Amino acid sequence: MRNLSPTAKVILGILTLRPRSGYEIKQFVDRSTRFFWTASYGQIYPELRRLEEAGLVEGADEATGDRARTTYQLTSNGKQAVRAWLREPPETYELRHEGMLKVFLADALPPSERAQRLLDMRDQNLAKLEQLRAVEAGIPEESRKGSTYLTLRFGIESSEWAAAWCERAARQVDSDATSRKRK
Amino acid sequence: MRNLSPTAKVILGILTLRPRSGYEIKQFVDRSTRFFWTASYGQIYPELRRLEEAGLVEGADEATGDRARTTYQLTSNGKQAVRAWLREPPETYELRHEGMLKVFLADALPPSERAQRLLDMRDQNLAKLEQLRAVEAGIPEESRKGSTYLTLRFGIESSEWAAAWCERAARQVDSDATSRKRK
DNA sequence: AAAATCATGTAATGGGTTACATGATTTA
DNA sequence: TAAATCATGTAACCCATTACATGATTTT
Repeated sequence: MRNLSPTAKVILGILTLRPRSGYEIKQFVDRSTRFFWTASYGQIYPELRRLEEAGLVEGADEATGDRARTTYQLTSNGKQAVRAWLREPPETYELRHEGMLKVFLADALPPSERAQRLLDMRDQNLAKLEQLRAVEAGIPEESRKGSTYLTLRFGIESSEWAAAWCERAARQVDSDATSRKRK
Repeated sequence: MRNLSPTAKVILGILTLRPRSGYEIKQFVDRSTRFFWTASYGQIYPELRRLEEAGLVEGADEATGDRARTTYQLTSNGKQAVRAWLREPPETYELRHEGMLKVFLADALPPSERAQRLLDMRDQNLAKLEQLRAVEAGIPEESRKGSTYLTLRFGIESSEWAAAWCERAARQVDSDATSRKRK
């Protein structure tokens, strides 16, 4: 069995929770993993078919009248594949962070404008924080546990930390700029 | 002037520091921005030509004997384009984090194995931390300032924070697992 | 003399988003 | 009955990595 494609990883992973259709998988991704692992229809549907062909998932027809619907569940090979993958140490870590790049390059702007790059990055973090808090608000008290909730907490706490860091750094940069001016 | 491609952003940004050849740009990316913005030869060389065609950079022949070498510098249009871009609020923020996905899905494994996903993620952070510390070690005392150094500090401090968070969470998860067993 | 590094480039491939297309069912 | 949502899918792009190709110069 050859390597799982990135999209196969989320799909199989999500199907460990319960069987879902492609449409539902997409919805679930958008509500939960999207902050660290995205997937689009253009990837999900073709991948589901490949996975079925490979014998890792099995589709079941669940049409409602004339509206098509296929839910997929893991086969025993599929379950085994997910567990095997989960046990491997993680490899992929890709980040493309424009806010960070702008902070990195801020010296190309006049001193008075540099701190703003940090405040922009702070705001980016605060916006993310708001989204994550909204997600959390939709989770009933008794469900606030388990792995999925843990990652949400990581998202929230790391955003808070990052926003505070940016704020601090911005103040520093700003006071440097004004003190140098005063001289 | 149409939108800057992702690779154009790093290239133009790096050229604000000083003129460089494609080869040097790649080296610089690998030593500095790679943690939040990558670029490969397959993107850099074609993009440099597109940017020259668009009048944002200008190449100068600096061959050494028979060895070709073209260094590029920003044109005034180019400088203007970078500054304009830097002033826009950042948009791109893409993360693909396998460690996080595995933590998210850890409940698919038996309780005794769940904490390991968090320890793996901690180790990923510690590995990154080590790389960043090595980068820092190569920077002379008097150069430890400015925007570029600031982002390095962010990388270091956020990795430390994340590693500590994972460690804490792993202990929590582990004690949950063993206490539930004891019952 | 060999190995490392400098230097530039392209073709194959992979992975992904976006926009488009289509139509059913449910809700307001 | 109109709008929203459910549901599936594809084609056109875009972006990127990898491997390959080539050869000069510098260091060991």
